Amino acid sequence: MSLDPHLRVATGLAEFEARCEQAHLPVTSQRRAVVETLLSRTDHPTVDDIYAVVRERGVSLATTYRALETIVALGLARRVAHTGSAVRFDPNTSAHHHFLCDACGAIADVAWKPSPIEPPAGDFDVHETSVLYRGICADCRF
Amino acid sequence: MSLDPHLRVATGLAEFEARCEQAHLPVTSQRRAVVETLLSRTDHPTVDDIYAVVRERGVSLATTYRALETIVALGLARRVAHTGSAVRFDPNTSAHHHFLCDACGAIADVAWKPSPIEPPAGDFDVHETSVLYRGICADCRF
DNA sequence: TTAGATGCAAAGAATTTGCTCACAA
DNA sequence: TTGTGAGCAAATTCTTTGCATCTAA
Repeated sequence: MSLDPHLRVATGLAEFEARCEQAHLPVTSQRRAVVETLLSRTDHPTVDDIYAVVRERGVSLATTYRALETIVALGLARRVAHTGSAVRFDPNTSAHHHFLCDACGAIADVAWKPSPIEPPAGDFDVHETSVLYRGICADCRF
Repeated sequence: MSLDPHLRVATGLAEFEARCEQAHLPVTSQRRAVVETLLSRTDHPTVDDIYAVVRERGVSLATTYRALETIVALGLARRVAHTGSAVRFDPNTSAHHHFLCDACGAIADVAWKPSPIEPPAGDFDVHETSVLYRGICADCRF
């Protein structure tokens, strides 16, 4: 999914507004600001990362939290919370995995491998399988 | 690794004391209490879970945090924080994956499959690969 | 003896919540 | 209008830290 960022944000925003209407949720300027900011990024921002941007549009921290929650509930983004640090949000909802750099904490998307992981042997219904790779990214390896 | 719990705790504790000696760290009664408690469990307890037990042996919360940190540093347990909520600790240091129940939050060990996961295509050094399965466990499915 | 651990309480960081006012539909 | 969202600040939850004291080696 290497779309032109402008287009990605525009289509994502339209999708968001459509889903809000479906769910009878008002489309507020604050929610629009949060959605646009999240969609414009591929670096899995934290709430504070998003807030640093949208506060300039007059959005409060609490509203940033609530808007992100709404966005996840509508299926336009996912939480990715790996190491007990702050929660991060990923607007890429297609199947993929993550690489976490142990040095700088950056999270990168990793292409999904269809040749997949066998479901576990235990007695449970698996809905989702995700793989986390940890190591050192190119920027931190010198 | 389906050892008799008694034996598992005993050998783990001996291992812990050996590593403390190597690292020139004193073996205190508090550390022993935390190690024994952690080793006795397979349910990936949180700090509070451990503290609820060791406080009766006079161990403070801060010390529980510090002891768990030490135990991880010595390689006798791992942090597993897939949930984004409280950190959990896993005394099983052999290669394995986890299943997370989305209903009750329980974490179960899943046997390691030697076959599957190809390293990602991107430009990074991968040190560790972990798979997280999410879904509903047997107890929550009725 | 002495480096390092412990307890306590205060400090921090991340996140949630109560309540009143404002606004999208 | 009217149900929901937004802002603000206080409250929670989880975790770390400073400091005086204690203890394993």
